[in-house]
Amino acid sequence: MFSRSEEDHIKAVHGLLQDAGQAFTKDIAERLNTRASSVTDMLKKLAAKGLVKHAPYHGATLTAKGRRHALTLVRRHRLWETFLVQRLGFTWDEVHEVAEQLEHVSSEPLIERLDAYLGHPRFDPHGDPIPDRDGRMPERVTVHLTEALVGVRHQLVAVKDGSDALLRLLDAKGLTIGRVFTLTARQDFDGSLQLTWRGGGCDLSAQVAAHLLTVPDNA
Amino acid sequence: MFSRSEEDHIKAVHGLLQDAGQAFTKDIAERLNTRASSVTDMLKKLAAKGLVKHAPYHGATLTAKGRRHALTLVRRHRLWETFLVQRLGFTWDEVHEVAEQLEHVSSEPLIERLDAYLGHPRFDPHGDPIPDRDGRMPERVTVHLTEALVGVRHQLVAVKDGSDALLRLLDAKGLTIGRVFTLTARQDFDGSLQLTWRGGGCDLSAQVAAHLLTVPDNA
DNA sequence: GGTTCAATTTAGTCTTGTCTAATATTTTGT
DNA sequence: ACAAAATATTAGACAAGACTAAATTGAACC
Repeated sequence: MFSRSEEDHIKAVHGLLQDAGQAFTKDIAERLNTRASSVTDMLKKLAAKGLVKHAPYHGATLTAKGRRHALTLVRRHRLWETFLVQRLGFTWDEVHEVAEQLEHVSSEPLIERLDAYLGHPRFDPHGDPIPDRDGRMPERVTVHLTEALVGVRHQLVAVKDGSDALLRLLDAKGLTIGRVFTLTARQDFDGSLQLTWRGGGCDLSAQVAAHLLTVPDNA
Repeated sequence: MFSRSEEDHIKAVHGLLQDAGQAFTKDIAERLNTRASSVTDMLKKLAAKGLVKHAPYHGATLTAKGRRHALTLVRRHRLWETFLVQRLGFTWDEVHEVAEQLEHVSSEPLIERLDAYLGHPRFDPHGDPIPDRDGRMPERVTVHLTEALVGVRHQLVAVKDGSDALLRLLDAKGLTIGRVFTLTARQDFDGSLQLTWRGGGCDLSAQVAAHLLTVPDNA
């Protein structure tokens, strides 16, 4: 249906609209490691196919059809990342490039079965939400870790701003995205937070803790 | 490293050498749904890259390097088919096209982890052997089902000639490739065979049974 | 041995997706 | 308000991989 390159451009436009609210030719080119002129060509092509709206000199946006396809690409990418980490034992920082290839494998039944096999996960190993089959994002009722209550089952679902450096730091402390825990104790010190849960615990600076988002785990 | 099209041609040459002992331009074109002239172009390219030996007007063979890569493609394909059937619940006759796409995803660690995750399977859901990391095929000590002994653990690994029609028939009887069973009884009637194992059993015509290959299961 | 026919290769074209260089537009700074 | 800088588009070239049509080779048959 769509070529690899077409899909890459759709995803870049979508990503930039998410991140920056606007998708300019130069930024798309930067994401894809190509030149602006190549991007212009592709935007014209995708506009002709009805996937993007191209306002010359003013960047691109997605049509409904383009948005729908972008979301299926995001869905595929995040489901594969979840598979690679949860089942194959990759670490969350190794999976991006492989998922980048896998997301272009085009088979509806494959993705739906993979989704079921993984238990319909709502967030990937980086904590990013996985769109459902119809492109709906799971809404997330997040609580900063600094506000997590003792006795409630929580799941660490994301790091605000998704900084890789911070994720790495947390890994070292035994905190990983997706981790489910029930707080058995918490103590606030001056500028730091001590958390304990069944089978573990950790100390965090309040600054770090303020970046951590958890959901009350009702699953 | 190699383009999709290059890999498709390598696999076609390898397949034809296996099946027919020779790989002619016309037959390669037929397998790939392209034209002979396109195949000639690609054979020249692959010869220049040291993957095939092209004897103009006399077909192609693989170099050691080409054979090695062909075997990793076969390995990937059969591991993915095993995953799709064993884990995602596809039936063995639905998986080919999807595996055809997945086999081009290029990541050594992905394949090795997938292999481990599946328990280092030696045969795929069609009963075909899966080459190991070094391209070695598992040798198979097969016994015709007509000679399977009571009390010995067997695994159904293949159907002679790999006929799809026959595989479908067996599926209907609850016999699938990969099935492990220990015969608790067998009775030979005139032209038919009645087999019983823990949890099941079936009747087969002797003619059908003669096509079934099993291995004593030492795993 | 020459003729015929199928298979193969060669020659030349087309499409896709990329590039560089040149041109056009928008934004910014004063 | 205008010049300079940044950004975008157009024009033209190129490589990969496919195709058609024409020329070539090899095999097979009298």
